[in-house]
Amino acid sequence: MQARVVMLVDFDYFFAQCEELRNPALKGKPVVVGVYSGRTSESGAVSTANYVAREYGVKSGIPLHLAKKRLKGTEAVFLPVDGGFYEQISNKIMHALRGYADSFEKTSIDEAYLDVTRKARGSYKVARDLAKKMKLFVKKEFGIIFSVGVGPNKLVAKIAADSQKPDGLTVIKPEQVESFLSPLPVNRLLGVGVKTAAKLDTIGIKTVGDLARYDVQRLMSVFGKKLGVYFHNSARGVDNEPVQEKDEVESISRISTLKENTRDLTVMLEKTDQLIEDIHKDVVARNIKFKQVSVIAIMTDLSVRSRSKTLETVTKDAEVLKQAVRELFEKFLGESELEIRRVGVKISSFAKEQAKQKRLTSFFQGN
DNA sequence: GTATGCTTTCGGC
DNA sequence: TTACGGCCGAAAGCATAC
Repeated sequence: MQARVVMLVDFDYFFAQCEELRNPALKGKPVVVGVYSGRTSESGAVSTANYVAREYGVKSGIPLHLAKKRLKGTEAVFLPVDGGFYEQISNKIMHALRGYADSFEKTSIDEAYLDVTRKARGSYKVARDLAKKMKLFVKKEFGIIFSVGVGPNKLVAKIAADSQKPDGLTVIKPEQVESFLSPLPVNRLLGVGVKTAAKLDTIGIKTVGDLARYDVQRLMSVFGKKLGVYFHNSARGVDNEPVQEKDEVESISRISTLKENTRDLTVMLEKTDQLIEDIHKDVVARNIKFKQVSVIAIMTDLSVRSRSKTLETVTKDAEVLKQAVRELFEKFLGESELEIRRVGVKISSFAKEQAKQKRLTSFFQGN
């Protein structure tokens, strides 16, 4: 099989970079883009911060209050997330990037894989030049910088991109894969979380190199055949996952912070009705049906709980969704004592709406 | 014994 | 002194099927 050349493009500190683009006077100052929950004027969390802000220990996920404290005395600028604006910019850049690839796979608003095997004629030198060209073009045309990882597959490209940013370009040729991956901790591999890393640790495996050298039969006896083989391959930088457009998202969710903590079902359902309306718009726009419904509750102590149910049949009906959400929260309230701070609704297990029998029946069905 | 599917939790950004 | 979003896919844990 022909060796592939795969790139991972990752837009640097994307939301904050978009804000710098809109207002260049922000450059050089700490920029913090946050989600304001509306509870108090400053209640919320950091979504993204630029690298100036990161110098002060301000990063994704920390409370806005804490960010403000860490940036006291600086010219820091705090801005609310403007998702629509970032999406417009992302869409334009993604469209441009597609042109550089044989096949393209957008994985999020700020990340995409490009298979450039043919465009680079299988050469890593050509691929590097292509990446440089891409970076220059996007910077000139859209004013946005990003980091690129190049490797023989998605796994290596992703880890390469992470290893140098912002504005990085890291190329790992096939013959460099082993020495590149070998010293990294095992949790850098996709599929290795905290639990798996701990389990690997008990058999003396800490680095990707340790894992690569471990006997595959033993690995299979510990993790089962499928996972064992998967880990064995990953550690050796072997990954045959194709770069291909994903047709649809796997889940759609909305979550929101309540004005006050509560255990009052009516209050919670009032909020989830708004979320459901929003989700339903998305369902109609995407022309999909869903089979799985989940509710999410974030408790006073910020712990996260969820409950879900699988419907008898797929549906696109908002009323069915409302009823399922009511049932799930009723059940949940019976199982826990803490007050609830935030509530969320999620749908998943999608099926495409059949294009067939499109005419009279669906037209007159009313939904 | 392993695969598969469902449910809940975790973690990155 | 504390402070705390929204969204997604991955990971983990378990039950059941094969």
